[in-house]
Amino acid sequence: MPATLREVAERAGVSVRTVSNVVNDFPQVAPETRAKVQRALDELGYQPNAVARTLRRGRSGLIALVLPELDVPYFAELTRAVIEQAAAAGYTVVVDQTDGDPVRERELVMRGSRAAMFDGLIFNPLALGDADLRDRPSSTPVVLLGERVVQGGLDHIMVDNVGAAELATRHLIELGRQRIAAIGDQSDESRRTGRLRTEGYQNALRAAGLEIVPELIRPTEFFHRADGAAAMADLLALPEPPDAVFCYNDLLALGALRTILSRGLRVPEDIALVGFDDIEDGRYSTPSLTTIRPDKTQIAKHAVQLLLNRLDGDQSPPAELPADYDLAIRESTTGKPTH
Amino acid sequence: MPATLREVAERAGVSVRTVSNVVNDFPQVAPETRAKVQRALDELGYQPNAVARTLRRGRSGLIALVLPELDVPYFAELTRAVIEQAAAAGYTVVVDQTDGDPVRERELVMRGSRAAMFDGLIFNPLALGDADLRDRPSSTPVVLLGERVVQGGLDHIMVDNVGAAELATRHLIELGRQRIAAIGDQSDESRRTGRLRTEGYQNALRAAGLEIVPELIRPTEFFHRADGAAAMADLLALPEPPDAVFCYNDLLALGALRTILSRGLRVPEDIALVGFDDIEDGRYSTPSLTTIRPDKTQIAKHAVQLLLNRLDGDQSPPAELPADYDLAIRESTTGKPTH
DNA sequence: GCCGTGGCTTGCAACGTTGCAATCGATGCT
DNA sequence: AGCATCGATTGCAACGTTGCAAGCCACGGC
Repeated sequence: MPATLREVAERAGVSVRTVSNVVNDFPQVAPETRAKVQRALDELGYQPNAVARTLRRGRSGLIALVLPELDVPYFAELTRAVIEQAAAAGYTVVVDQTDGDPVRERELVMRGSRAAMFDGLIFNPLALGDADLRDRPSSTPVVLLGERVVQGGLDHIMVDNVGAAELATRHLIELGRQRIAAIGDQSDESRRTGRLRTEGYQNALRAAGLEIVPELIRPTEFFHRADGAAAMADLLALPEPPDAVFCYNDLLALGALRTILSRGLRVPEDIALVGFDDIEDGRYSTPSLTTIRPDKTQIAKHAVQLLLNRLDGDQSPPAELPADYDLAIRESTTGKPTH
Repeated sequence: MPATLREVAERAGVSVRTVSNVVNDFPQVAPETRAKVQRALDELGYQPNAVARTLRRGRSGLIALVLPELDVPYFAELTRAVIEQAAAAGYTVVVDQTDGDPVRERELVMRGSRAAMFDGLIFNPLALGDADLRDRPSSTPVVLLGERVVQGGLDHIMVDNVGAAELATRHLIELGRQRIAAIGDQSDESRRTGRLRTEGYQNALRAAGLEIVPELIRPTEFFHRADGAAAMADLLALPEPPDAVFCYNDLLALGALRTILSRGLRVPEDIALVGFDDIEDGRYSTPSLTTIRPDKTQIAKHAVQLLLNRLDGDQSPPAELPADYDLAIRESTTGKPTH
């Protein structure tokens, strides 16, 4: 049973308030009183009750990061960045995983019940959209990541998916590839990412005067390795397989890579590959993966900064910040070792 | 500003207590009163204040999972399992990352300040040891994961590292390999994992009558891909390079794999590889990775169960549960495709 | 008609903390 | 000497909720 202020006060022979003053380093405490109280604190091993303190102060010092899947490396790496940024500002981050389940997303983000423990939320939605988020009853500030919501009334950070996909595809075109496939399209209305990247892919083809071949655009249910492996198998089964593939994330690309290599084909000689996210796995695969590299540190920095501004009472209209990105060119398109 | 019970009570013309009764579904409420209160609740969009509720009830419904690194796939995958198990019991998991920093570990686990928000902790320590943990002032129950602590007075779940390492090494021996290296030894007193796995590795060699060659046992600072890549480069630079390597986790193995392949050597023909953890990356690398497969679901299940028991007031002596494991044999030792 | 019973509702207090304002004694200034 | 001032300490109330026990009212039985 942890000691309370009252117990410490009794032991030190002072009032509860004075103990609180010592604990919080208020200057107006006589040195000998401070010493006496400090001794009592130490003897009882006092630890402030975070819940009571939060109730009273209205601040917990915790911010929640709500993500679809923690075991997707992109999110794991982003999480690291967010934790670092928040720690620098004196905040502790707790992470929760929704699996893109609308029920869980709603419970965590919409209802005050659980969310109210946190001063703010950084949320990467999969299932929840515009409409859901707009009339959030809770007043806890939220910063959105990712591309799901078009125009919410909320702060929002995202990469230009169309532009990035265009850049990736253009790179393949400049290598002289003619039949360029895409893996990761999503017809599902609620999953926006795939559609935006398909848009960029098509823009690049069109600009280069290349034909858009529907059968080269492979939808996948998720963005996992297994999906990439299966989609690649389908592409290889075509009468005329592609000579390059743009995968909508690195996991898809790694799955595709596995399929290609297991058929005895070579990357990039037979098929060039580009991914998206720049996860560490892609830097250590053989061949290493050419990929779109979003600036995760910047995303995290902006997200935390926007949130802290809101916590400081910033009332300015919701911001929509673009995140930087570039193309990391590695062996899967050039064949040249990168180390 | 979220509505409070009092505001709802005023609007509905009943007492605060009655509103609370409605919110908590107490049976003794007259139907028409319930309807009246419900209307007021809806109109005001009432959401219970989780902090106040926690203070009063003494339970938050949150458990914390404290891990060294979230972007290490093993931990990310374990996290998923823990979240699933806890959700089944009605608990929400929040995750925090320590980077193995003793200061952060202490702050999160030892001090009540932040920890007190949570009903319990599942903690995989890197830096904190026996001595530190023994006199924890907080009374929040803790379950430990991993091998750092030998005999704490706390519940603990771990794999038999010595036995597992022996199994992995024996597999390489049975393939007829003669010069078997090990990557991931750790001289650092505080990091126990590496030393235990070296012990198992040596046991297996000794049992087979093979010589223990010190220069084939490579220490690494961390267990990341880069460490594995560097250690492998060192091994290849030896006058007599190994024909097999046991890596103390899959990331080390993937780094080593990258180095081997980039030198034009083949796996497993020239060098066979075994890893540890069975992360998804290893199932999709080329060749796929033979590895020790700890039962992560079981670990998570036991951890959550032990914690819930303690929360229910279980006073039995601390449990020390072993986690099951086996060897997943894949292409990096057999050469045979696994799909 | 009185009392017991049971259904429903309520007031009070408390969880542990901190903001506010008041208090107290001592010091310094005129 | 008297008064303002200042430093140090304190009591009260409140954050929003729920446990406890008492209260109220109506009804039924004797």
